[in-house]
Amino acid sequence: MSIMKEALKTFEEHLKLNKMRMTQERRQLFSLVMSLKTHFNSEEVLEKIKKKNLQVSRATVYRVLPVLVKANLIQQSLLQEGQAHFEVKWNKDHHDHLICSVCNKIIEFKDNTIEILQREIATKYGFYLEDHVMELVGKCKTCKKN
Amino acid sequence: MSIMKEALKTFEEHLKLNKMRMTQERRQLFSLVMSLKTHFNSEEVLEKIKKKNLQVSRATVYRVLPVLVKANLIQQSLLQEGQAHFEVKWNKDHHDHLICSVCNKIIEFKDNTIEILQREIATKYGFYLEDHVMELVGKCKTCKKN
DNA sequence: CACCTTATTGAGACTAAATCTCAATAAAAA
DNA sequence: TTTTTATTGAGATTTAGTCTCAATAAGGTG
Ligand SMILES: [Zn+2]
Ligand SMILES: [Zn+2]
Ligand SMILES: [Zn+2]
Ligand SMILES: [Zn+2]
Repeated sequence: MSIMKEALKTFEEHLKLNKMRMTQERRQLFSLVMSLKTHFNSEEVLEKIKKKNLQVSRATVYRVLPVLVKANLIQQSLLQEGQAHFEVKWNKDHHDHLICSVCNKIIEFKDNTIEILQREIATKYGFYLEDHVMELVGKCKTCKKN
Repeated sequence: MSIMKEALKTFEEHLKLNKMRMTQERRQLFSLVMSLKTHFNSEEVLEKIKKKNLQVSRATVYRVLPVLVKANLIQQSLLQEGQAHFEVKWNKDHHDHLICSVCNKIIEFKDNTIEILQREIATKYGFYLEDHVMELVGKCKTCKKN
């Protein structure tokens, strides 16, 4: 079976499992999105829909992309979650974050081995490294129990 | 010299260096923000301003926070940059990203050692790890030259 | 197939975060 | 003190995304 048919089957099974229906709009979004070779955002999907004269509304795009994420067919970058957020840097060492997906608790940590590996990766690809984000998301000790 | 005075001096030097002026509003924001012990966002700063009856407008808050970032006094999480962004996951292995801050080129990579270390960190803090972001930001080979 | 229940859709109103506009103000240099 | 020009605040605007609700259409059942 072709990769695309398998993916479609996954989608259909996910829908059935969640008492959701396969619609024209979802089929069209599936085909369009799964054919994309690069990163994309919702507005770009919307533009492609208009270029191809497909009949799918903005609201539906914003509704279906999260379904494709849940079905494990696409992934959403964790970058861009809520509003811009800051912390004082002055006089503080660099650190990265563990974030609880339930209670939003933030734990700061630093792992020197990872920091070194990150620099090696940048070098390997010819990048001059300016900054990085590393955020580990999961359930904290407390929220894991419930 | 106290830590705060040093930080203030850094701020003042940054302003002078960029032909910017020290104002009442900037002084007040500096004090308020530098005293924060945790993560915060722009609206929270605005609320604190109102509670303290300080005279600083929303527009100014949104204008000054990036100045403090440029002066290296606070840092902005790279999480939350522009609009939500996706990529096809089906049939693709997990990977992380190198992003060029000039031309926005995205290079995908995976480092197994880092992946393992991330799981160890989660375990150490009692987290059940669900996901992670690691984005290395810098200047790519091409943009480095210019 | 025809019927019925209910999930889904689209248009446009709405929201939240952030940015922009522009006249009035106030640093700070002369 | 005068002059120059960076900065400010109020509110309009933009952008990304969500919500509402009547109309539609899946798809299960007989
Ligand atoms: Zn780090
Ligand atoms: Zn938690
Ligand atoms: Zn990874
Ligand atoms: Zn580049």
